Amino acid sequence: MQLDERKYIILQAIIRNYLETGEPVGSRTISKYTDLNLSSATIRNEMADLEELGYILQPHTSAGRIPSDKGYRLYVDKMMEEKEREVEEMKEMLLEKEDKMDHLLKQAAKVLANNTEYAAMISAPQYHRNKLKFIQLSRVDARQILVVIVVEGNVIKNSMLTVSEELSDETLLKLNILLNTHLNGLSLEEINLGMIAAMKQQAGIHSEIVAGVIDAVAEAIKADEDLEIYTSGAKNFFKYPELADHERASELITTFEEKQLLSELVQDNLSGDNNMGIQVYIGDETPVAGMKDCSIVTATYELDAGMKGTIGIIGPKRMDYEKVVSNLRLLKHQLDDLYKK
Amino acid sequence: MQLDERKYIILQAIIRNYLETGEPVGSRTISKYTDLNLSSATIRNEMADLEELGYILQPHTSAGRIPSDKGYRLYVDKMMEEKEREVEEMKEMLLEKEDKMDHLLKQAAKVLANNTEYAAMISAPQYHRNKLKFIQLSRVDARQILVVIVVEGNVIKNSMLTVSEELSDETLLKLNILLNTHLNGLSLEEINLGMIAAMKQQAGIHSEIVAGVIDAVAEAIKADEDLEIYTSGAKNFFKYPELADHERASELITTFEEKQLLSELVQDNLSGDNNMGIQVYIGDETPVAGMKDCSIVTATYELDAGMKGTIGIIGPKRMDYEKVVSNLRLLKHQLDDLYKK
DNA sequence: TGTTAGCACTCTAACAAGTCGAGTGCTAAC
DNA sequence: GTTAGCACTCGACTTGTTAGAGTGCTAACA
Repeated sequence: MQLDERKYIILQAIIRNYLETGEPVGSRTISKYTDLNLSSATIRNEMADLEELGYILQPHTSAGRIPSDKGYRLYVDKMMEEKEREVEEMKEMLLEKEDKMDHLLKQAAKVLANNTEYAAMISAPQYHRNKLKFIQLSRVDARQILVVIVVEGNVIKNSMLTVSEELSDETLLKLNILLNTHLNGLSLEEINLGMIAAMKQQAGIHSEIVAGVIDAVAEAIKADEDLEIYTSGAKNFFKYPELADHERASELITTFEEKQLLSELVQDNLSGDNNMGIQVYIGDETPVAGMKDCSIVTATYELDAGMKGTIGIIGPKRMDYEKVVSNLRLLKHQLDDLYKK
Repeated sequence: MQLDERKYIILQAIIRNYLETGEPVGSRTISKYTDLNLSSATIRNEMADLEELGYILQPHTSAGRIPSDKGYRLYVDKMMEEKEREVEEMKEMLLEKEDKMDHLLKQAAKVLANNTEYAAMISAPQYHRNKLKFIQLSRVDARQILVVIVVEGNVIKNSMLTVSEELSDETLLKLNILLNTHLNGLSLEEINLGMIAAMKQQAGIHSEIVAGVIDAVAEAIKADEDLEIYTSGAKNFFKYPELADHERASELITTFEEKQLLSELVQDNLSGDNNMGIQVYIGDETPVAGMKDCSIVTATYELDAGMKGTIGIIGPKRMDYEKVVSNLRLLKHQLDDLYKK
């Protein structure tokens, strides 16, 4: 059996209707809803076929049909038309450029959640070609050295080092020069054992400090471990009965709270190449365990060269994909543009 | 009517029983539960009195009694005996000293939530007599100056300053000395306009930079605005039917997610003097709107001199106060001790 | 006067039975 | 290939019934 033109139209009508109402769709509804001028009986026959083909299913006999995951997939891939509405509101809200990154991202998540009425997440941008730009040692106390590390993109990391011997200003200056000459402009991969050995040798009796600094640098550059994820709109799960029973809600809320569990989304998104950076996961497709009953839509944004992050919307499978995609796309562009200026 | 000895014992038995079972307590249960050797009929008379006095109430006629807020309050103030159990588990979990503060706190919240089966929050410590310890300007790019500020307690803040003129090493050194001589050891209140003017004058044509640094310092010292709060165990709300209906759960989850809404707790706790730093809010007493159906127990911890934070547990009014208090007290002491070593 | 047994009463939770309506699948006619 | 018609199914809702827990009140008792 084939998915001919008419079946396609009927399927589309079923999905559209279900997305709007959230109720199983009956044959009579479709008979009126479409321009096909077919009786409900004919529609019923077609629906039986569509069910056999796996695009729709019946929650129980004598109920209407709802889309299956396969049906949603077809809808998202082929049937969806993007909407250009609901755009103004967001523009205003985000245009004020927050000076603190975390505030900006929290704000973005909130706006997205409020706008779409689904749950939203956003990951802080991660660097992917982290290079050292600048290292500085300063004495704070007699035995405490402050290590300041600046990496590409002007991200600053600090670390406090306690040393066993008191260091003179002169020694400190020498160490500063030593470290900067050897390490500036290098990425983590490029710093090898030979180089470290050479530096330790040149540092002589202060090799202990060099080792400490190297540790701090390693810590600072590898950002992956400390992936920051901001979320908003957890309460929206309650708006959709199919997600709101205790068990499911509890699982969703937990996953959403333990933000680390969402990192799969970020990994997945940053690596894959896809349609303009928008990725749709339906039901079982999602990489996040505990969200099998949801759909997730993600987008990748890029604040500055190489600084990529992920935005995501999590909602029921019957989410308004068109609205979600256009919202995500808009936010993505706003973020992309924000720091280009 | 007075709350005599017998009424007191009966009330205590009612509350104890209700905390254990979560079910309204009937007269027959109490008749067997206590050593008073009274018939259920007598208990019924006493219960009617206790109801009149406002300590207990009936969900509906022909149901048993449950404690009122006033009843809980009496219980917490007078009847409760602290338990010393459930202590070992936690000791192990926290003893490994995390080097990163935020990890430590997240971990603490998680342990607390798991241990108690209620929702937990913890606020990052706030400084209350923030003094400058060290300032350093470094040139990163031709026109970019990195400002590193170390305040008491070795908290480090950074700020990037873009300048309109290129600065020589010598100028930078001079500015460093100027800033440190004037500002070290001072708190925000002690830095006044006169001092700033004097510094600007000494800086001559570089007064613009001094102004920028002062801004950065002000930003770094006032920590209040950016109160960090970590939460865990939101799913535990679902374990208690009286909190788990859609409306209430949705409200609780929202409040818990918008951590700013919990800051009332922190304010309240840090200012008040109270029983060993443990504070119990029952029902309507809570300062957090949207948690009127809960009880909240908080404690204040002090990491280092002046670095105070708040730990809190949020659960149903029929929470196991004894367990919660001993858990909080334990964690408080662990945190208090942690950085003393 | 305080305590208790007894009893009628109330209210909820749980179950069973019945009804309604939406929607289906199938068949026969067009 | 399409449609009208019809018997059937199933969930949602309503109603009635019952069982059980618990109460308040009264009258008797120590």
